[in-house]
Amino acid sequence: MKKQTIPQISEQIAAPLTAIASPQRIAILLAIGTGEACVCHLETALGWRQAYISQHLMALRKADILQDRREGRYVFYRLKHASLLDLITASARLSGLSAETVSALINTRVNPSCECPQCSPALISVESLKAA
Amino acid sequence: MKKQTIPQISEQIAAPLTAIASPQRIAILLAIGTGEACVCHLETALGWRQAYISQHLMALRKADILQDRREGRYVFYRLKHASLLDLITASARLSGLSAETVSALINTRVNPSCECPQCSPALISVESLKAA
DNA sequence: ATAATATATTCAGAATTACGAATATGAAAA
DNA sequence: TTTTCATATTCGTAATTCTGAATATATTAT
Repeated sequence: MKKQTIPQISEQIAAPLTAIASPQRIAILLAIGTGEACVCHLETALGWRQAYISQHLMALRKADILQDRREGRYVFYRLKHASLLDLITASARLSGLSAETVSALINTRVNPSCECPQCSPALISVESLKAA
Repeated sequence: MKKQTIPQISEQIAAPLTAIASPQRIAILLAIGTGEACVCHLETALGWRQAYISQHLMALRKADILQDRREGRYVFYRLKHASLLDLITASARLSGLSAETVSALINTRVNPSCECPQCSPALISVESLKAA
C-alpha cells in the first residue's frame, strides 16, 4: 500500500465527480440507468445531436464511468458501477428531490433494443421471426 | 407538486456535484468533516492562502453546502448535511479508494478550537482559566 | 467496390472557472 | 478612535470546459 498525499487523494476522490457534474452528463447517466443504451437511443431520448452525445460518452468512458460494447454497428453503453446511481440519488436528495422523483427517471431495461426510429426495425424483425 | 422537465431535474441534481467537484473543495470538506472549522484552521491544515480558502468557502456557502456561524472575529464553518461525506466516500470508492482511507482524513471534532498559531492562544487561555 | 448507417474524433470559438493580487469589512483590543 | 486580527470581496488574467461544425472511422448492405 503506497503512501499518498492529501492533495493526491482529494484529486482521486474528485475525479468521478468532475466527470459527472453537469446536467448533461446526469441526464445521460439516468437515460442509461441500470440498463444499456446505444447512442441512437440516447439521441431520441434526449433530443440532442449525435456528435454531442458521443463527446460526453467519450469523456465518461475515459473517466472509467461507462463501459462500451459493440454489437454490429451499434455500440451499447452501460454504467461500470451501478452504485453511481446511488451517488446521483444522494446528490438529488441534497437538492431536496425525493428518491422517487429520481428513480422514476432511471431507465431499467437491461437490453432496451433501442426504440428510436433507427433501431426499432431490428426489434420488429426479431418479433416477427418469433411469431413465424 | 410542480411538474418539472428532465433538463430541470438534471440541473438540480448536478448542482451540488458541480459545487464540490474539485480536489480543493473535497480537501476543504474533509478538513471540516463532521466538526467545525474556522478559516485560519483551514489555512494551516491545508497550507493555502486565506483569500483562496475564503473564495471556495463562499462558493460552497452559495451552493447551500456549508453553514457559517460567527463567534467573535472567528467564523466557523460546518457541513449543512453530514450525508455529503457519504457522497464523498462513495466517489472515493469509485476511484478504488477504501472507505477507511477516506474516514482517516475526515476531521471529527465538533468544536476543534482551532489549533493553528492564531487560534491556539485562545484555547490555552481557556485551559489556564480552568486550571486556576 | 460503393453506399448507407452508427458512432467517433478533431477543431475552434464562446463561456466559464481557477487562482493570485489587492483591497475591503467587521469585531475586538488598546 | 485607532489598530489589529480574522475573514470577505473585487478584479484581472490564465486555464479549462462547453458546444457546434465539420469530418473520420467502422460495420453492414448492395
